[in-house]
Amino acid sequence: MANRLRLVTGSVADHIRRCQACPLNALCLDEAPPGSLPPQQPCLEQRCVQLHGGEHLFRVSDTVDQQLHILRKGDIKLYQHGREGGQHIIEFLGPGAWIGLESLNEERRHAGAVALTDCEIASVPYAMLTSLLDRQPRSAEAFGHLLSCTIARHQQHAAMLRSTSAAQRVAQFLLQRLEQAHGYAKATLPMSRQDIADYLGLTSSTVSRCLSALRRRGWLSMGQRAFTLPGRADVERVAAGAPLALDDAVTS
Amino acid sequence: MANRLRLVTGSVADHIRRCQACPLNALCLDEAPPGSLPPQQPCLEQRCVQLHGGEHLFRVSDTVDQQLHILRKGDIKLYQHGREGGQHIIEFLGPGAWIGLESLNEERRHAGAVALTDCEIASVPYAMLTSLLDRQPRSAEAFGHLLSCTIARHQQHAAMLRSTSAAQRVAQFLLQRLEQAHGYAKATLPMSRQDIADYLGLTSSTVSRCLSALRRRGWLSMGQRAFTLPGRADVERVAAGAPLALDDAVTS
DNA sequence: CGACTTCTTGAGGATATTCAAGAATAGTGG
DNA sequence: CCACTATTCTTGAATATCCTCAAGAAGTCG
Repeated sequence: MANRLRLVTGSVADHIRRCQACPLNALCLDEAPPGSLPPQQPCLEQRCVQLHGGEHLFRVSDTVDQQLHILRKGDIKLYQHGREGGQHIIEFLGPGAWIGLESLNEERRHAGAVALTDCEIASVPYAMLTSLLDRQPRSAEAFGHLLSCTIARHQQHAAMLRSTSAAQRVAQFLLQRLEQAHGYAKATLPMSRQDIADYLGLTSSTVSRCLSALRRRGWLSMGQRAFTLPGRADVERVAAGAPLALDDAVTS
Repeated sequence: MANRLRLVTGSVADHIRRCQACPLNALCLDEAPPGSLPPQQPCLEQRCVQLHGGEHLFRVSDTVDQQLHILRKGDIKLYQHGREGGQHIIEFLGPGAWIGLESLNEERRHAGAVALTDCEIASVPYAMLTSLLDRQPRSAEAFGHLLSCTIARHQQHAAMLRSTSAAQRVAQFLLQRLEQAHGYAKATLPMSRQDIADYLGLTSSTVSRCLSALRRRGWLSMGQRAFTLPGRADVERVAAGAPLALDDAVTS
């Protein structure tokens, strides 16, 4: 088994054509001749799992099943058991995200993964991935980059948790959601308030209060699940530390 | 440049003899015949850096210098700039820790590294490491494990930041320090109270108060830099969420 | 030994939590 | 399609916790 990963020094070029249907399309970096169409047939067979909202992909202490997963549709939350029964949310994952990077060399999962909405998940056995990484050095670069980004995301999360103000954390969370739905002005909140609270180190009451305060000011507009930020500049000010009275009436 | 990393599925055996003087001794996993002495001469030339307390190994936005570092002696803190001038401590690193894993595929550092005490740091160029990883599949396994552990450590840190009570966080921090000085009942606090506070998302005043409260109860004994936990069981209870009055006199 | 920084501790005030009850939503079965 | 139940969400008031500001103590370094 020649499963190897390239240790990369530079950044990854992303001007390369990718096959659309491939679960590894973020990694499968065969250079196509300029002007040609991307290959239509996937270079790897695609094994998909369907998950309904509330179902587990895996649980804490499950044995790792020698596969990585890629979220094609839907939303997943990664969690750990906190003390006192509560659960700590590690991360919310959306379409395109990789699942299982944190358990690469572990025997058992130290996190659980639950579907928040109906999901479509592509599974890639380690063996398949590593053979790709062997064939294509650029893919290996991209994979290394993926691991680095995961660490960076955790550091960003930690920074959010240290923001003293609750309003600050909630504002940062909303902006993060928007950013992940890149380019769009609209993002979704498929998770419960309790989940958001566990993610931000707050209580669901406080999250609710902060959201209400932003709504009262007209800076946040929420539908059933989706939201937009009409006052994005203001929300960014709050995220940067501007004070936000929670139980106050609108003044300006 | 054939720099590759083995993607590993199992756990890493650690019954293997290692050469003592090698900066890569945690990775250099040549199997020695049972009963033979570990090789005395390092398999890689060793370039060491000496750092005095307060000196930087690298700063935020420095270009990554194509090297990894291994802390042989001393303590280092990894930090990022927070908003409003404060700095967020990412991690405290002690002897044996690897530095720079988070910047593997980055052009510029997104964290700074400062010596807390006088340090001795071994530097390993990527090229040297990767040639080792090519030669020894077991080393590549170990390296993959290292990356996985880094992610796990960040998740643990995030869990600590979500602990609601200040006393809880401080207690967890003390226990973590003890654990890292594995086996010993004594650990050190080479960092300032402000650093601890930035690491835990508190203020230095609160950290001080919590430490005083633990000392008053006789559960914590502090010298200049080192400390022990005579009431370790009690401290563990606090870390798990047991209440701890900060400004209270000792009752029991 | 003296100047500097860091640490400790106090009092007051701001902020998030707790507890609780009512409103909105989702899910179920008729 | 609608009613009914269960869950989640919002909001209020009171409390506890942590932060701010500040001054004195202890430690560090030349």
